[in-house]
Amino acid sequence: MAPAPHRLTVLVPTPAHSALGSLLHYDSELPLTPGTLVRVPLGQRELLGVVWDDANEADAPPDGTVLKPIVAVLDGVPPLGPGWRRLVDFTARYYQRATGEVALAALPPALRGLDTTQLARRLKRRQRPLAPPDRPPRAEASAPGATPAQAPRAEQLTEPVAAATPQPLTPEQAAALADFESSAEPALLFGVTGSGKTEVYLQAVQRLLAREPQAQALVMVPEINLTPQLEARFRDRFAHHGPQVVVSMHSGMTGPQRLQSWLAAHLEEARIVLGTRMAVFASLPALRLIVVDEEHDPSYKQQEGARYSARDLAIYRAKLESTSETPCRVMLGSATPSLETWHHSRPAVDGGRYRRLSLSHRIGQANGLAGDLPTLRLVNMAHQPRHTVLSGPLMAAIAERIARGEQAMVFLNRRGYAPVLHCGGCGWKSDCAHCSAYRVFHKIDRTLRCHHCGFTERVPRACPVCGNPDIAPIGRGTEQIEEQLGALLADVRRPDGQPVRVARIDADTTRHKGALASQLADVHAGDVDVLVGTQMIAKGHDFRRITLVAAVNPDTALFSSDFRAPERLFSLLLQAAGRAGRDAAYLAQQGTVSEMWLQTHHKDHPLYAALRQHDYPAFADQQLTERAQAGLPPFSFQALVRADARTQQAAQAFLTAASAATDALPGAEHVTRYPAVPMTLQRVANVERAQLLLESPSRQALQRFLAAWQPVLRATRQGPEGKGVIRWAVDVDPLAI
DNA sequence: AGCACGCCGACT
DNA sequence: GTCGGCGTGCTC
Repeated sequence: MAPAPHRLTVLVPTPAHSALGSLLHYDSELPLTPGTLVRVPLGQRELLGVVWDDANEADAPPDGTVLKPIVAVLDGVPPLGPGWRRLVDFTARYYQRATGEVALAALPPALRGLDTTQLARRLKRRQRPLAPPDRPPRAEASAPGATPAQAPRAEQLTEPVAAATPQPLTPEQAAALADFESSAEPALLFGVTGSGKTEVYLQAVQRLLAREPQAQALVMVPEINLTPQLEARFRDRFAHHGPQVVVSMHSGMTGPQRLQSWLAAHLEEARIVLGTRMAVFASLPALRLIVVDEEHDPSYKQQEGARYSARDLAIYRAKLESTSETPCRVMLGSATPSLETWHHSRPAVDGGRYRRLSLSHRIGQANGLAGDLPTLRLVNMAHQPRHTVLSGPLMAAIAERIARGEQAMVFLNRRGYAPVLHCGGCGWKSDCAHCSAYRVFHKIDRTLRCHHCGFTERVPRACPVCGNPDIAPIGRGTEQIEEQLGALLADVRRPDGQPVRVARIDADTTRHKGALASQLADVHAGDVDVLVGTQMIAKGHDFRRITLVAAVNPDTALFSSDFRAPERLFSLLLQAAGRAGRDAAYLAQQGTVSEMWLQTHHKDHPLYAALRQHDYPAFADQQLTERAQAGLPPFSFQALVRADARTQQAAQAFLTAASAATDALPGAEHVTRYPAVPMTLQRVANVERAQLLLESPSRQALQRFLAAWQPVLRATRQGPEGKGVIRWAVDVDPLAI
């Protein structure tokens, strides 16, 4: 047989740290353009691969390698475009992972298993829904304002559905949008909760599609929970573009659903992709606009595999996809931007790379005075009896609200009944046998549960060490708050004379699919007077009748060793405050104002002072001053190397050995290497964890250093110092240290 | 990471 | 005698 005439460079999903690179070479009868999906043999396996741009000499196969022919070409799918390929290249390089791993993780998993004939069948089948011969048109498309079946719609209670007719923008919104479109720079839409950021996103997309009907937009949200609401709103607005205009991408979807959405975007049938962080890798050949809602949210950082920041990649991707004639714009939205983003949007500072657009007025308010936002009430817990969980003043305020038919929301970021059980006799605590953490007491099913490894046992009747029957919970969780609220409000009556109803929403009550939606519906329906929950209820959901929000124990985050803790606390509390009094008409009708209550031992803390004024800029500027003085991000760049091993000693020995051999590496003179230390949570599921921090004033120097260090780390892992190491990974721009 | 090959212990 | 444990090594 004649030798195959074409040698292809193909990207395959080789493991992250194997000696084998991910650019391999294969023979092909036909020349294939980069981006083409192929199936190739690797050892005894057959894998999905992507034809890649020609590699440089360094990536050539070793002499004497006999190239195997590719098995098949998935020619039903058009090749992935250069924008997508460059995004994958960049992600792999920046986050120190194999390119093949990044590329294949960015494709829908269902694509991996399909051969050519299966794929052809799938592609043929999906033609049908576009021209249904026997199916009536979609109900929600024909009846404006009809509610899609899946989820109760939060915003329906606060505003009529606008269908295809947008509501007029306020002057502020209109100015922000005009400013956004006047420039190609990334923009930060800094808008207080309730100021109508979503409407700005909607109209930015709308105006894009009016100018360029074939353009595509990517809209990202931090959590799956927030997609149904936003999806409904986008579908209503864009229903006239056809059934496939809006598609979703998030990990809650089944394999076939994800493939369907991916193909709709890749084949340019979908105009809008709405999704969580993974959506940043969607193939969007005509991408012209990226929106990152709640850009400060830590969920945008992937925490395993390639630890990318979808927000940062969105900025990079927009730049990649831009040409001088057709810019791809990017808008980051938040009421409490990340300090990185805030810094970049400071006009006076050298940063100044983002345009800052401000929305300072809540929609529906006569003016933008801070009085329209919830009033902050601080309860000084030093003046309360010891061990008070819910203070008298707070309970009185809640009771008063309920008596008027209003609702209250109580936050505590800790589920279960109590974080630890303790024996007063011998000092035993409910440690987890497998983790360096306590097991949490769940009273509801009488269990002790480790929230890290899942290890669960029934609560012992007596201390397992000394037999003392007097074992007591320490601290509090949402279950306990729920119980106490029930007891303290037992004598309070609603206006209809009924007793008070308390409900709890946290990861334990929403384990089943649809549970969150149905519980939220109960709150909307007024079946609940007091809602208790973790931060799950702080985000996104708008409740018309909630006029009081309380944080039971926010102080713990004030003195955390994590330098980002204040930023997160401020954001969470302001977001929580935003749940109260979203409906100005309701407040006026009730003749009341909304309130945010905090129970604290530090009522004069500057963070609470800034919160009282709803003054994020003051808080951010103060934090940035501290960060600049301490040389912390965004004034420096960080990376972590993490190691998991059987023993703490082995984990640290590996990091220390790898760190010792770095002085001569490029960039080393600009990179500070700290000693290896145990992680805060040192042991999880019997695995010991250690980490080593790198810091540099120069992103480039850190990047160069990390790239050069990679082979050293791999060699160390193979050598005697790597004994006992289970895995290691680099985390660039880590969120927690 | 898979998946081979390979060399030792207890089963129908 | 074989089935199967997981230790080492290779994959264009």
